[in-house]
Amino acid sequence: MIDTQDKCHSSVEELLAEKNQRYTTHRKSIVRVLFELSKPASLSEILAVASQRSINLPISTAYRNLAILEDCGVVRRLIASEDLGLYELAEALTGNHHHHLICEQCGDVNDLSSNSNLERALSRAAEMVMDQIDFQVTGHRIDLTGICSNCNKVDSA
Amino acid sequence: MIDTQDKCHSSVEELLAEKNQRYTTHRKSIVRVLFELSKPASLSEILAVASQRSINLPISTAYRNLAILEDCGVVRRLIASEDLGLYELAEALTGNHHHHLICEQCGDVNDLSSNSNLERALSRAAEMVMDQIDFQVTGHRIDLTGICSNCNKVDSA
DNA sequence: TTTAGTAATGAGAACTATTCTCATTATATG
DNA sequence: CATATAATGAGAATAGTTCTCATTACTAAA
Ligand SMILES: [Mn+2]
Ligand SMILES: [Mn+2]
Ligand SMILES: [Zn+2]
Ligand SMILES: [Zn+2]
Repeated sequence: MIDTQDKCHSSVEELLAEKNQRYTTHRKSIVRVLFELSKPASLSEILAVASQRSINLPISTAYRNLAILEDCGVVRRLIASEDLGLYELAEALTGNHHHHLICEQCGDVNDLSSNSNLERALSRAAEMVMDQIDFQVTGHRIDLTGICSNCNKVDSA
Repeated sequence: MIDTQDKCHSSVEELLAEKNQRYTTHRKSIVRVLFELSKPASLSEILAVASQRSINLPISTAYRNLAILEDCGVVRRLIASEDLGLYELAEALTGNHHHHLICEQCGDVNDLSSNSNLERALSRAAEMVMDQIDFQVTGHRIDLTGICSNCNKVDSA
């Protein structure tokens, strides 16, 4: 499990090299932002953080690089929000298998580390599926939905 | 658990009535298509089936009615496909709690009934979340991802 | 059965996140 | 340095979805 940003960057560099991609300044900025946020972020959030640091990151470049990073296994694009792509560092990169907490009110998404209980129940379910119907399970996605602490405060106020 | 289409329609009628919505012909057509497909369908799939039955269902009307049906708890809009909304009858209506099998190759989505093992592991995970962080879990979503039977055939051919 | 009043419809415009295009710029390599 | 290739960035294009608004269909009261 990658814990320092330096290790992260060198791993990314390798992953990109495997596909003959350069680890450019823009791409480093994106990875740095995602590493530091350590939660799924939309494109505009990524741009906002970059902007705070006086990094000019054009929209088209950001999208293109996120797609390339995804293709190289550095970034994962989540399907969690109704109408917005959310990006995070890929599990293959961080070594941190996890699921997500999604607030139904504000749409905020946060990581949630898994537990062996759950993972065991899931593998059993996957085995049953592969036995009973002809579907080859290779992964899973779990979201717990509800109301986040922020929205809870606002509601009770 | 609703098993016949008649029961389904009368439940829908009640749900709509609660919000002073009429159960129009278009809305019935949509519910009928979703009931019979019994798998998540995109707007164009819904329109295609309707069209086969010589039902003219304009795009804007279909979208509007799907949104209203969702608001009344009749329809659920899934977040499963990258760039397409998928619709199915809501669990509250059918009484059939289930998860989804998603083919990573062709994007096809199918229902998968859950099992008590998995649901128990999930409730425990939800309790831990509510204990440890201030997030109120009210639901969950599980997708098993992999390769469907169709894509498996094509690949090995 | 009229008659308002309200809800639903449908064609097309508008919106918006994302992707594409292509001319320019940066980088790597011999 | 010279050349080839990759990356960039501004803006156009795309596409799923929502919005607008004039028309039509219901509903419920008179
Ligand atoms: Mn997981
Ligand atoms: Mn479930
Ligand atoms: Zn929230
Ligand atoms: Zn498939």
